[in-house]
Amino acid sequence: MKKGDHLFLVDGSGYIFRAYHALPPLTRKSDGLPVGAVSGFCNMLWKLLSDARDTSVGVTPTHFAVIFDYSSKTFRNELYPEYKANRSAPPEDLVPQFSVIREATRAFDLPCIEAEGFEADDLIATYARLAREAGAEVTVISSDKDLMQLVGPQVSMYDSMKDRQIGVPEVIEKWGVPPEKMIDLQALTGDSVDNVPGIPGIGPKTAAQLIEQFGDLDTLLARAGEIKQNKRRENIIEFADKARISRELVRLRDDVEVTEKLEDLVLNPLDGPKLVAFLKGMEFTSLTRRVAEATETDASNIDAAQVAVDAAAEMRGPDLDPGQAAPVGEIDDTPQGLAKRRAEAAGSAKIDTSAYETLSELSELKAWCDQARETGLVAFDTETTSLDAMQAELVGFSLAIAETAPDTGELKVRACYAPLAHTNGAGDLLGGGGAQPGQMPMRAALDELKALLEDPAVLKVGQNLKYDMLVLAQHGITIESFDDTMLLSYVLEAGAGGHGMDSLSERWLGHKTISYKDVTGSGKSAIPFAEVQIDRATAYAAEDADVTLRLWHVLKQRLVSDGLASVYERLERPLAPVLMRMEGNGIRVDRQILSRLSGELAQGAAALEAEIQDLAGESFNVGSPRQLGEILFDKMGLPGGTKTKTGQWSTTAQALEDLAAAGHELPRKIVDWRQLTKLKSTYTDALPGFINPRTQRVHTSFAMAATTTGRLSSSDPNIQNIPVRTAAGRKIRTAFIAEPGNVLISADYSQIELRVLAHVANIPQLTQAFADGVDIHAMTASEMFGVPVEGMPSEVRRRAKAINFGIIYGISAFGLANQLSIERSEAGDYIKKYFERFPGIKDYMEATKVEAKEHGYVTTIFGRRAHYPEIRSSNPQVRAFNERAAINAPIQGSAADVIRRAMVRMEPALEKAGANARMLLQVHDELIFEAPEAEAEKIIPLIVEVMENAAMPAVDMAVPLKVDARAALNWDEAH
DNA sequence: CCTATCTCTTA
DNA sequence: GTAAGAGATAGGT
Repeated sequence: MKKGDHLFLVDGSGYIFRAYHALPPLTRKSDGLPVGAVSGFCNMLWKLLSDARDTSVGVTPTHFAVIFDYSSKTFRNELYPEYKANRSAPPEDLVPQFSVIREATRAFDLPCIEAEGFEADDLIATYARLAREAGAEVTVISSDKDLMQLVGPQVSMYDSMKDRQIGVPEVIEKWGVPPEKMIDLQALTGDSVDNVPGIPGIGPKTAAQLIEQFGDLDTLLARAGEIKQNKRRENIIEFADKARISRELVRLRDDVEVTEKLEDLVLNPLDGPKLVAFLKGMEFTSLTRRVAEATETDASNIDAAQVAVDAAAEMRGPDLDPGQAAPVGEIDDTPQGLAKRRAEAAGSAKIDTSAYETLSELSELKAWCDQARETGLVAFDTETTSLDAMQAELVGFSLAIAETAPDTGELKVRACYAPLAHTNGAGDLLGGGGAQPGQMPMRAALDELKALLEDPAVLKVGQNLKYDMLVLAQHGITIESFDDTMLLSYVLEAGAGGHGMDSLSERWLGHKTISYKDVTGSGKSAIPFAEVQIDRATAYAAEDADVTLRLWHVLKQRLVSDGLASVYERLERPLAPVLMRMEGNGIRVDRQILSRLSGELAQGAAALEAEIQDLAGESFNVGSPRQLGEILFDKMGLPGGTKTKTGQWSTTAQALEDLAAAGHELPRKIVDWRQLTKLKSTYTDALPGFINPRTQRVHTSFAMAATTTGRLSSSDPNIQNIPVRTAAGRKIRTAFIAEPGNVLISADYSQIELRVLAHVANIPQLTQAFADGVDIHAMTASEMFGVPVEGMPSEVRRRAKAINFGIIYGISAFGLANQLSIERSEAGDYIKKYFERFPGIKDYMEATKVEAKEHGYVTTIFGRRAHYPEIRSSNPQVRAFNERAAINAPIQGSAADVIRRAMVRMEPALEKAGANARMLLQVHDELIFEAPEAEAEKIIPLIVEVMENAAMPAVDMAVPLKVDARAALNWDEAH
């Protein structure tokens, strides 16, 4: 090697983990071998090599090597046994891919280097030194901060995912210190991932500032006494040795004895046939094609290489049907093959946020809309002033169109942003608030947009379109024909990760989107989106439409290949406009009632607080569990205290009730005080703030993709946890009222989850009991304890009820014992007895666990999936928790599906009956309506009928569904 | 100002 | 024992 040469060193182990996490899990080839990470690795390597060989880019490697970790045991473990001790084992489906990835590297004809006792980073450091000494340039392909210490005049890094060069200035910009100080910086901060201790309380910012101040770690440790901040000084003195050990852990060894010489790393021309054979063997159809083209190899004449057949057999999933896969080497046109190619193509696409168009003339917008009509598919996103759709003002909108949508290969996406109401910041002395130039008139633009959005022949794609629909509804625009990428992702992978656009983009496209905070700032210095400069807004907004369109291509195909289209089309997509209207309707809340209640609660709490301080003998913050625990258990010495996992005294309501039962006065008063202050702060004080000034009503927001089971959630405000159990709490419900001349109707399913359980587990006694309409808990008690239902003591029924709920929750002796305040052994006996009386339940639970472990998900009676990626965890606690959740999900989720079906059918049913009733709220098993008083009697039976028949015809349940409904002037009396 | 912890409300 | 959202405190940034 000589001056002018250029060595590329790829951090292979880093590549593997990036590839694994960037790509959808459970990608397997037809024989069952998981290959997600291999595929990602090959794509990344191929892209790197093609870019690097492209002489126009400027950097051309003459030498090249891929470096891997040898094993987890290295010399660092002798320095510090805890090093990387917190690392969990790599995911099961990744393990068999390690050896395949080394095969892949060899197939690319690249040196594949590792050394016992050393990490890849040490080898990289060693080769970098050798090359440097020979006068050559070095590029390290990695973004790992541990390697940044190597950066210097001849050595730089390259982050291939972000297409970013990392040199000395970039290191300083990111970490605040030059590369040669990175070791000292890391010694101070430590690294929780690798279990490098560092000094507690010192993060990157503080560390950089200290190094700036003292020059280096040794000087800092020697002069630590000069540091002003007490805690910081003490920590640095106390943990100085830890910092010194940390420095040795992060310092890379550049003197490893290497077997391959620099000369062995010369980059040879690619061996096309060899690589194509390997890729064919892996069934990477689209990469095979690209490589074959680039190397002018005739792929059809090359046999697929046999790779790692043993590992494949070992990891073969029982749920896979190899018969469905296409023969190796042919284009796989099954939905599965298509979905996979779409995902691969999307994952390697490059997104250029500087290529977007800003629309300032109406004619430009018209041209885009015409183009969209021609393609029949357009991604759409609005930009507004608020997250609250009911108060949001439209600021602009973005569109994205795919020029061509080929089944394979790259997607050519064009995207644009139409600013409508961008203003200059109000901080301007000369008035401010004026419109930014280059925007078309709002009215005319919206007319054009309306024509497009309401055209049923054009499919609109959005992310969380319920929000956009509600904003646009204020402008008289209704979206016809749409798909929602958030809902697609939710149907495909509920429980397997987030469904926000940022995480979807990273997961499926390997692309990190511009964050909203980057554009508007955050916290106090945040500016409204309307004040963002238009060019900056274009990059952000158009990217959202671009990404949404790419996601749609991947996810929609997966939906079909996974057989989930009907869940999406029946339970998910049609519910979005229904919820949009419910949110828009809102509910009337009586300010006076809440204000009066607040006053009463304040008085009650103040009186109790005085008594509490008196009994405690000192004044303290009653709302602080920590201070309270110290008073009760340290100062007063009350017995029976338990600690929370962080070592604090536990002061839960249950613990305080126990103390009260033992005759102590103070704990009782604390419980009462907590109830009053909770009601006041969370409900009576907070709810008036949610009354919309325009509508004078409260508009909650329903999240469609928030839970693993398929339930909705509600926020801002949450109307699904309004108190009902206590008399004091129920007063809050009296503030939820109907408009004059109207009534509220509450309709709720009776025991829906137990009915679902009876159906899915097929329990004869339960189905019979529900058919007969008997008291289900009393029946259970009678079966279990042999007590006749007539004259049954309430305590016996209470226990049976707790057990029934426990079953739904995936029962454990520990939990049941807690619930009933009995010994764990006694709870265990109850469970045993229950399973003896209802053996079908036990069978159901076991079968559900097996199903969850096999597939990684469980299914509701309507086909919705709930994923539990941690169900195979080696940690028994984590595993048990996931098992209980998996047992609960089909029950809770099927019930959630039932009410979703009812909600989708409710509006047409009401309309057909000529009713003016409006659906306002959903509380898991309850629907709240508002209707003219005169109409109530007529529509209650209709509502009940729609709800009771909601499972039909998809599922004919073995148990009837029962709904109770009632009308009143407020929610408390209607319920 | 942001985040983690604890507690409490619902189905 | 399941599923959520939210408020107050405490501790560090």
